[in-house]
Amino acid sequence: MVSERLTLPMSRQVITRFAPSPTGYLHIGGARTALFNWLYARGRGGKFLLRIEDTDRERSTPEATEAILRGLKWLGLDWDGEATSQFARKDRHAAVAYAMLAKGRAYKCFSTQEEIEAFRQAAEAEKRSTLFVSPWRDADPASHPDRPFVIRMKAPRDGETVVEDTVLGTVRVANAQLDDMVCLRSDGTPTYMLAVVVDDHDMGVTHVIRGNEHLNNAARQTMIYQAMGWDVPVWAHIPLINGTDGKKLSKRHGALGVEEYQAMGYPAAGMRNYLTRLGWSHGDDEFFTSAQAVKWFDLKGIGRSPSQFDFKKLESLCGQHIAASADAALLPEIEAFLNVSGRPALTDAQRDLMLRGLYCLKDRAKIFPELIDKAHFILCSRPVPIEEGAAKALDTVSRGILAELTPQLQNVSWTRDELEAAVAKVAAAHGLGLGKIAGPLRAAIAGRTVSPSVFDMMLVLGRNEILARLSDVTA
RNA sequence: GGCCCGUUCGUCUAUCGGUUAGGACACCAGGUUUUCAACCUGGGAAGAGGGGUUCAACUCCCCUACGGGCUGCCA
Repeated sequence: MVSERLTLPMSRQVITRFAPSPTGYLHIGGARTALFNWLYARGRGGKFLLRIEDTDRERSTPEATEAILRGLKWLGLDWDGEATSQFARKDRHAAVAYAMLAKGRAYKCFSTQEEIEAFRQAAEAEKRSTLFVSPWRDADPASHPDRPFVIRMKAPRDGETVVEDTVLGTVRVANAQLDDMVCLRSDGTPTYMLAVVVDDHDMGVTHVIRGNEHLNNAARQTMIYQAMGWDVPVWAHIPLINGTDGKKLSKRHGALGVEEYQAMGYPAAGMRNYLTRLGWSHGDDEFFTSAQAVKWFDLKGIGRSPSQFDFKKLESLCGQHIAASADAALLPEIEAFLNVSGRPALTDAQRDLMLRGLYCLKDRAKIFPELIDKAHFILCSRPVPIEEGAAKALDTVSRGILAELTPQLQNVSWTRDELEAAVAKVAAAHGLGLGKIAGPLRAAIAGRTVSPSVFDMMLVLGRNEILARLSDVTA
């Protein structure tokens, strides 16, 4: 249940954000988190911000940042303003750490890594809590040594911290379970825990929609908000996406960068639809456009349990989106796919034929490689290379019949019905069914058996091309 | 180990105490068909287990099991 106090004044604009750490590509879980934030902001006239959490200098790379931006762009998730670098704001973070120090809500801790490690080992051996208890928490500043220190939050020891989560409800965490987290490292840089809070506050973020793995962090972060006297944002922790075996996502089942999905030929619209539907629902609606998603999306529709990635369903949705796309919009997407997947680009002639053939191609393909495969009659070179199975089909009916068909085709006007009638006439003259002729005809036109209907292919290619291809075979 | 979260067909999910537990993907069977596909019809398929509360529980509470997360000077 959503508590009353989660409701913000109407006047306050919704501001959401996506805050990935640039240590790798944009994976599927991150993409969905970004999508949810985007949908929520866009559906409410709010803002969707992008912040790169690059405070971990060791692991952050500019390449990863680029990959994440490309992934978001491909998915059509546009953010407002410039993407901000968290690291660039480190002075502000440090200032807040010192402000907490001044307020008596934080303290300097001079414990070394070794001391902390020793503490933990001892604690484990004695089966005590391994949460570090710093001896410096209440130390007299006069006793402070002259050596590097970190600034730790002086977390309350008693009571509990409550996280009012829109998805999970009220979550209570005993303060005894939370330690004095480090806010400022000994090198003066902020930790994630401090930086997120400061940035979210400074950027005016009203709704924090993020992965469930941050639920416990929300309690820790709440302490910082409270120490600084800032308003706590609305939390919405969304369940994680698991792999197809229900276990953690791994390479084998979906832990790929979203760019790899593009390279595999999934259209962005289908991907968006699938990801939106994974962990969120709007009644029984399965197939919808982005506009509908923006309109329907709300936090109430988010589920509480983790979900598994299902390529079959993704494909099914993608197929529907390809079929529903306007030909003119589909063509550039196909060309982008050809490009990222390292396939040859379309020639001008092929592009023209592709545009004309899309009407009969898009209903038959779930993903782009399949569409390309079915477009073989457009893309193949002449003379048309006949594959084994197709050659067998040609042998079933003599090439003579096809030769006989050639003049017939010269006399028909190019409507589908007349084409079909002309071929049927020849078939009947030989006591054969239409199918017996259509198969070999298809082989002659496309060189293979997997293609749209012969008549569709003939309409797309045009009379001259068909006659030429037939003569290639019958010559 | 401690704490937190989760658990409806194989999968994604609907259900906000009273339903023959619905839909979609996948699967199976049949039909249609100029191949593949598409399409049409039909079918099998679920409330983790155990206790409560209630006239009534998938829905509320507790326990157990299982899965996940946090427990870092990572994010």
